[in-house]
Amino acid sequence: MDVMPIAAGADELDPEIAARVCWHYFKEGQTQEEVAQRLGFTRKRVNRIISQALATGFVQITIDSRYGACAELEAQLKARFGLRLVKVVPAPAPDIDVRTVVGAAAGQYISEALGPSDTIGITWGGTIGAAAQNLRRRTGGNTVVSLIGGLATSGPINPYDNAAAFARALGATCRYVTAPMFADSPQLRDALIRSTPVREILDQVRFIDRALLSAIDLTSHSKALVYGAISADTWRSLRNAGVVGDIAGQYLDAKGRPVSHPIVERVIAADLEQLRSIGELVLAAGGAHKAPIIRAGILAGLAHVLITDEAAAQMLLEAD
Amino acid sequence: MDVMPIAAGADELDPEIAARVCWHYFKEGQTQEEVAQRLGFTRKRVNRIISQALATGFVQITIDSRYGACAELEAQLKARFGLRLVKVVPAPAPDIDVRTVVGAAAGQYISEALGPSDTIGITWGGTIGAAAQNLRRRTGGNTVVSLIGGLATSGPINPYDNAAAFARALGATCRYVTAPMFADSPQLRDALIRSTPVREILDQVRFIDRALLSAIDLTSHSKALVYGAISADTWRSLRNAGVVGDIAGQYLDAKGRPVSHPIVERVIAADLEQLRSIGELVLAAGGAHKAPIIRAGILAGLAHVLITDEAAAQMLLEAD
DNA sequence: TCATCCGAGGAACATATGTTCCAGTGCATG
DNA sequence: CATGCACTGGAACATATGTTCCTCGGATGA
Repeated sequence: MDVMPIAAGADELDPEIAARVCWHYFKEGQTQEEVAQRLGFTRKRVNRIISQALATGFVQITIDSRYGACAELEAQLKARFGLRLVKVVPAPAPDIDVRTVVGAAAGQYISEALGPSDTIGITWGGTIGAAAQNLRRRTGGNTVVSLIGGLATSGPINPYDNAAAFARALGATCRYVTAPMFADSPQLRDALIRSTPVREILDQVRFIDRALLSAIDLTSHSKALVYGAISADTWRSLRNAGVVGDIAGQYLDAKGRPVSHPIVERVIAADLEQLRSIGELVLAAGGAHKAPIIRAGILAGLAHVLITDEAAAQMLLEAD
Repeated sequence: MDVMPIAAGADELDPEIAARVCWHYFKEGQTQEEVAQRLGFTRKRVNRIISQALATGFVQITIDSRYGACAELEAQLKARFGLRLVKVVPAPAPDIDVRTVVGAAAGQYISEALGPSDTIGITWGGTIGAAAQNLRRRTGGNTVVSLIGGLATSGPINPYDNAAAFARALGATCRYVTAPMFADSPQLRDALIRSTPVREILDQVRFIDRALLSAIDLTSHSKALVYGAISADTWRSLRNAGVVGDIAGQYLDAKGRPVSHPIVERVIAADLEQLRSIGELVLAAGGAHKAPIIRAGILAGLAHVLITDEAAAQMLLEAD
């Protein structure tokens, strides 16, 4: 199993063939060799189809969600921060991206919690992309709303890509904020927010049943920096202003208070009040470096449900 | 993967340990050896836990249900018999029990279709047991109702065991028909059906949202015979009366008409009218030998949704 | 206390799996 | 028509997995 490509490319496999191969392999328990002979393929081809099916989420592996590997931490966090539900997954091995595993847990949770005709809001980042891959495939009924403006370059963390992946997995219709994540100026931002297409989407936020939020940290590990979502200058400036990260475009300090900063004036996203009016806010983020922004998000009232990993969970409980 | 034990024994594994092992193995993609080292277990132990987790349904593998390996057959059956939905799975290799694979498909379908507080009625047989193992685990909310009286000896096809397995997987409350499948006499049957506990259950049938029915055939392959659910004499006598099998205690001829026969007077189960009043009847049965009773069930109005395998599907389409 | 039984660990092995390297083939492009 | 390019098949190999057989230690019961 590969780890790097959080959102696999558009490597399409013929669903009917893939379904048959996977059925024989996973459900009947035949070997790849047997499957190959039965269908007249080479073993290599069967092997490739199976790998791809796993990588793209065509085939999913689900662990009984009623039992957690870290039940103790979950209970402590729930009590400590007054959360409705907490899922803590084991900290991954060093060479594995924590976003993949936390995203997997988030995808599974959303699959279980999302009603057949619910509307879900999502943000951006690798965790959200990984969640999309772990959504149980379904047909029709749902609506996906992207809560924040897009980035210009496509990629595994872009809001547009994430929203599209979500919608595709759910067979949902999708609404995008047709504006950049950061406008060039506060004036342009205001103009865009008032413009018809953006206003219409943001007005939809109050109809959202549930939102899956991720946390963007501003530590030196920040993937936003790596992927160029924000510039190094902006990063420094935000840190100097006491910002520990952002959640759905809300830039927060360590106590969870919104910080006043030029960039905040340029963000195109749902505002704090709109977010807080959503019935269930699910915050999914893991890794020790995310602990400060997770804490800030909880304090800001942006998390009813927390999905994280052991490392972040321990930091959250310790650093008091 | 083993095939014989349709309903695995009560081999309990510590859910917390199992969750952790399976998480590392399936979600992080580490090898069993690595997992063992990380947790201080032997590789053998990790291997055992993983095998058990798969066998008991603690870990489940799901194939995107929007695509079927046998889409063509599904479309034909749907049109030919006017069904709402048809799922056809590939015919299993000769050494694999068809009930396991059809049951797997049935479990997946039910998991997807069952609302969070729905009541589901079920019957008995290996297919139902296999379905129970493939239900997505959830908590609370549902109610399972057994639609037919029980067998005295516990086992993978017994209505009680099946209902209990279903309820356990769903975290559901369960209602049993506290009476045998066959009363000793028509008089005793009538008395039992009028008795409080049985009457109360059967009255519940009209509150059932959905029922998962299996088909019991009377061919020489009949598992009912193998497991001793019916005697060889009864089997012969039913066949001579033109019975091709039964669905939820309804003994039908090849045209789907209820057959008059002494045993029918002794069956303790929901009656035909009650069954037909259920909003969605899902009939799950596979194997060429089941084709006659499946057809009879459809003709009798006992299937809105059909889940079967290629072999039965082809028989159903051919034999006209 | 001792014999016995059961379950877990260890070693070893036969398979199954995933990957790499290379060659051929068909398709698109210049 | 020639040239690559991308993909598939084949062979070979290094790992990973599942299983068997044996041993050990601890619990059970006479």
